[in-house]
Amino acid sequence: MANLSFSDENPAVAATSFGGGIFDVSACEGISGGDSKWGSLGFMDLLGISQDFIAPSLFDSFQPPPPPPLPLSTSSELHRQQQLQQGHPSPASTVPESSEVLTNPTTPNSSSFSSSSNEAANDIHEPTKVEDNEEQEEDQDKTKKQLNLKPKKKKQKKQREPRFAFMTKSEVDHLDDGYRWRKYGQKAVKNSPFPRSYYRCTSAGCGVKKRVERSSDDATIVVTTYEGQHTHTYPITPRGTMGIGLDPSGFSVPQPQYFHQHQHQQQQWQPYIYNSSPSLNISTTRSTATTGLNASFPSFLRERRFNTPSSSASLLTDRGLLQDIVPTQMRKEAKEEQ
DNA sequence: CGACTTTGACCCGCGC
DNA sequence: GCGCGGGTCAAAGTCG
Repeated sequence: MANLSFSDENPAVAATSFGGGIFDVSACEGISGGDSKWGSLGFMDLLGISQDFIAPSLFDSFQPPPPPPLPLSTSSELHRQQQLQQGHPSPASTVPESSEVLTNPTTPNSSSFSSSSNEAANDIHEPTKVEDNEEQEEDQDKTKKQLNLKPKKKKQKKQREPRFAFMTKSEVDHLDDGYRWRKYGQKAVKNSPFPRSYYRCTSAGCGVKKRVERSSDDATIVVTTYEGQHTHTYPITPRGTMGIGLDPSGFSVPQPQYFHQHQHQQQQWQPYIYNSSPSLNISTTRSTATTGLNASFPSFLRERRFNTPSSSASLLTDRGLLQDIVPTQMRKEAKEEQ
């Protein structure tokens, strides 16, 4: 069960500013009896929330991991944080901003890779609108939709929330990331035997969504996409005994006991995250995407360093969630190349 | 009984 | 304009 084969197969990818890979949560076997509930042990528990719980920026979270990736807290990591706190951002902080970050190891140097959020950012029709109000407006639109009272005003392109996709090697589809989710839909995925599930954060006023689908290429890999940002602290009502404190910013703060308690479990994990191309046009000036990600993306992803196996490298390049992440044109180009 | 899941229907955007 | 596929709704069912 303990699979610690941290791969150096693809150092080139791992060396990018976005280290990437797959979270191997097969360790949950024997822990979880249910399909989506892991008893008192949540995903965060299993991953062992990292000590460096405050990720100064999104990009910082995706620096290439210093080998070996575990233990989580390394001297280099601490040094880097100190640098950041002192106003000396690491080189990775120049990593382009993306509200929807997904590894695409097959095209690590693709300059055409862009996030839908960037597209969305270009589609803002009401620049004066505060982002916090966007969700409300969207809700209103939905209500109008339900009442067949479509607004007569100029058709607005639906603006998507910042999104972040990652792959997890797991036996269970819905990983417990500490937040409470309500499933509101399930759809069959084209060219995939596995359905895609849609979840919404159950907290009132929190419009964060996540989609979960299993890779058709590798049934053991779960692709999860987070969308939006939580408007509340984490976690709302933990399903399990998370033992996690909260700081005012909403970042999770693992308790020391918690950490020591689960140190052994961390070593049973193979945490990877695939990230998008380093060429993503992310800028630190667009705080919403950064904070949005930080607020919505599970801290185990925000805070960890990840390695990048070459296996499964193309899992997201063909279909499914990737369709939302890779621009249509790019997909076309990829098609033509085949 | 409340919270959550399931599932068919519906809406919308996009490509042809 | 049409069809397809993704995303969402909401009623019914399930579970603790």
